[in-house]
Amino acid sequence: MDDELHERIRAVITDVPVGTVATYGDIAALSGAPSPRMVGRVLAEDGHDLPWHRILRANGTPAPHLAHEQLARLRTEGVLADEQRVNLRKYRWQAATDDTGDGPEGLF
DNA sequence: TGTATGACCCTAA
DNA sequence: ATTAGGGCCATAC
Repeated sequence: MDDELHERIRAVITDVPVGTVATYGDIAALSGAPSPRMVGRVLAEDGHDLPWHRILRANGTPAPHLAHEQLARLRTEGVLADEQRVNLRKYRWQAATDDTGDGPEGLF
């Protein structure tokens, strides 16, 4: 039964903090889903009570039909986005990353 | 049993 | 930036 998986995916999505976003791939990995497609399916079927607006695609763009709604909701939560894309660099939810932040990364 | 579809992801041209 | 192709997993017909 993938009911357990179904619930686990929901749980991970619920765990995403306000003001942050996550990708389908991340949710899949954290929840142990075999594929990101499952995450999408769960959201489509039973994501009505979940913060689905915090879930974006790997490149930072939301799903085509919900794009407008998502960006609007995210903006309400404090996540500023371009007309099309969200800065994952800044808003991506990094679950318990051990990154001390002292790395010489030149990203900005 | 096989094909088609979907709130996906990655690589290449 | 955009299109195309392959891989991915579960459902529906």
